[in-house]
Amino acid sequence: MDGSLGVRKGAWSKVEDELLRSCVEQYGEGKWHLVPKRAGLNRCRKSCRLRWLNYLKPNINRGEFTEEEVDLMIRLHKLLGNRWSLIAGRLPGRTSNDVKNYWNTYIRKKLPSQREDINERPKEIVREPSSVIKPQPWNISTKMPFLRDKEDHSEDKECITNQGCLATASECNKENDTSWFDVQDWTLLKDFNWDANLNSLTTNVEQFVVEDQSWSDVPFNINLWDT
DNA sequence: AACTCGCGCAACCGCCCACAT
DNA sequence: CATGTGGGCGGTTGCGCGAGT
Repeated sequence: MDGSLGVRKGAWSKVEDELLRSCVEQYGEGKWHLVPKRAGLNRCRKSCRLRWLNYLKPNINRGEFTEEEVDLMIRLHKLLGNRWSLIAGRLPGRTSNDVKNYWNTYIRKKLPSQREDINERPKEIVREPSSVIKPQPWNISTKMPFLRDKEDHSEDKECITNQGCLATASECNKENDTSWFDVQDWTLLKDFNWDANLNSLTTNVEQFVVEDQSWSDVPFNINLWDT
């Protein structure tokens, strides 16, 4: 992969970190295939990207997870399943890798129902179609007709991972941008009239069908606060 | 002090998707 | 439409380290 013959693997040295950091600061994130050459690193693009996103990126919170974060993580996992990047997007400063590791290390052991599953049916824990919202619809949210009057956010595909904002991270303004819905306040999700908005769809309808489910089948009205 | 064991986390791997050509 | 490429993601691995014996 990546034509990575002879590419260095394993732990990153401080020198490599500095090279990568200065490269990203100079050229910005993205164009990861160019980063190894630009930075003078004998690493593959994916390794560079991962090191930056999970370790070197500013604002990463490497402290212990707070109770609030853990609580939110559990609720998000119930809603999204193993969509670690989406979950991490709701936890400021946390990376998908951190969330994934924390879940696998601590939470999975603590949840009694899942502990039973681990012994008997480990693969089924997060794959229950009736309780997990698949991610696909979220990714095309910016194409929804009721968002058409918004600016073109097409360059910010992962915007949904940024605090639930459907606008570009740099452009969004929570107070003014109606494309916001605060996932942290689940009542908004619950009360959002999905059917009404979906009825207005005229394009890309097929993209809303996920594993024989339509948007109306997606259980946004589930009571996330039940345990 | 030496060894074993278990845990946590950083990093890799393989796959998928979007987009350009 | 088919193919190639880059970006991104989730699953998994394995190293390093601390605790226990």
